[in-house]
Amino acid sequence: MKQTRKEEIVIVAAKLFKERGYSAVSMRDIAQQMDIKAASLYNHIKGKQEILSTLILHVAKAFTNSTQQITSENSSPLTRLKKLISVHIDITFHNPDAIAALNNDWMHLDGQDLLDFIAMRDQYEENFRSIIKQGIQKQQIKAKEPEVILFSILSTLRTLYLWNEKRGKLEVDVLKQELLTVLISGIV
Amino acid sequence: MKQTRKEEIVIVAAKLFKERGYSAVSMRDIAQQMDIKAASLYNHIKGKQEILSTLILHVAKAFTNSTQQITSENSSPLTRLKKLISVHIDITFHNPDAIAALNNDWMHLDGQDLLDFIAMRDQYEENFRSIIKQGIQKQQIKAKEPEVILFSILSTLRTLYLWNEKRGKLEVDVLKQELLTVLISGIV
DNA sequence: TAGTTTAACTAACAATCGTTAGTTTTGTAA
DNA sequence: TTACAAAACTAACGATTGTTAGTTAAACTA
Repeated sequence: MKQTRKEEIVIVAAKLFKERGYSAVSMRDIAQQMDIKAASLYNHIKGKQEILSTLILHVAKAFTNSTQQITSENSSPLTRLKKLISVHIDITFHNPDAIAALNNDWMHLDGQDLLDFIAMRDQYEENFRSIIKQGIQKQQIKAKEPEVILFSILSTLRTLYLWNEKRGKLEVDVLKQELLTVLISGIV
Repeated sequence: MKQTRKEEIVIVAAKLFKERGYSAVSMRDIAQQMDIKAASLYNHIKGKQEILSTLILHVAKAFTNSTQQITSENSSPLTRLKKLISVHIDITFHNPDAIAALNNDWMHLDGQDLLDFIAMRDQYEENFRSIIKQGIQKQQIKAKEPEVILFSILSTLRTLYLWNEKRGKLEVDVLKQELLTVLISGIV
């Protein structure tokens, strides 16, 4: 799985975007990090915008695909909710830098890319919401306000990328299990 | 409570920072939003950096003050944890734009401001951690990994500012109660 | 009303931005 | 070794950035 020069650029840029944000990173910054000049980047990419959209839309599609599949399963709402959380954790730890951009810099997408992203994001959220509502209806979930549950779970999952360095010795599987417990069963 | 021109600038800037991020907002953008020219801003502020640090350090201090007080109370860990969460919600809904900047643009602080912010942030987190650990020790909290609990609660609280518009008809007190339930007791 | 402060203005600066054009070097295949 | 493609380079562009200097208009104070 050798990566192309374009992929290298996207990976390097992602790290910088994560640290400083899209707007605060210049093409010269990215180039310097690769030991080349800014103009050379344009042999491989169309422009700064293309780096961002490649980065974000790629993981956005990963989320959409997995989620779509789980949502249409036949298992119980709670089972599907757990799977949704589990998959989100997997994707996050596999692309932490891209997800930082997705979270923090999506508003700098433009044109059709921005519209596509928002559509995927809304659908992802709607899938989550639908499962939670089904869970409440089947009395597998007891809280009254689906929006509060949705918000609480999504907040935790979305911020998970920040935990990649910090989590230390905690293995992904242990973290996943512990997080599922906390999110589903509470802490008391 | 009439606000000075400087405060007006900070408020207007905060809204723009929230939408696009600090680096993507120019002094001319801020000025235009106030129907004046960019150079006129400098009659009231030293520069763009001062807007950001005023904005962020002000709420950071608010968090530090309330949290410090609650942490040193004599009540049970779980009571203190609930108070901490409650205060965080109050401060958030009172300054949603400033908190957006605190969350997303703190890394653009410079010099002593940056050091001060990081110190306050670390201490805030440490206060939270300490209470959670006490709760586990006294068996009021049952989960094994304090870091996972800390992370989950803080993630939800930190993202709360996004919920200001979205929360719709949900009253702050209702939201607070519901969120406390979800975070503490889980959803099943 | 005269004097003074406050807050706006115009004009411009040096630096940096994303990007393009044209050229040279590097690496590969015949 | 020659030919060609890939990927680097230098140089520069127009636009935009944060900010300063100097000036003018408006609003309070004596």
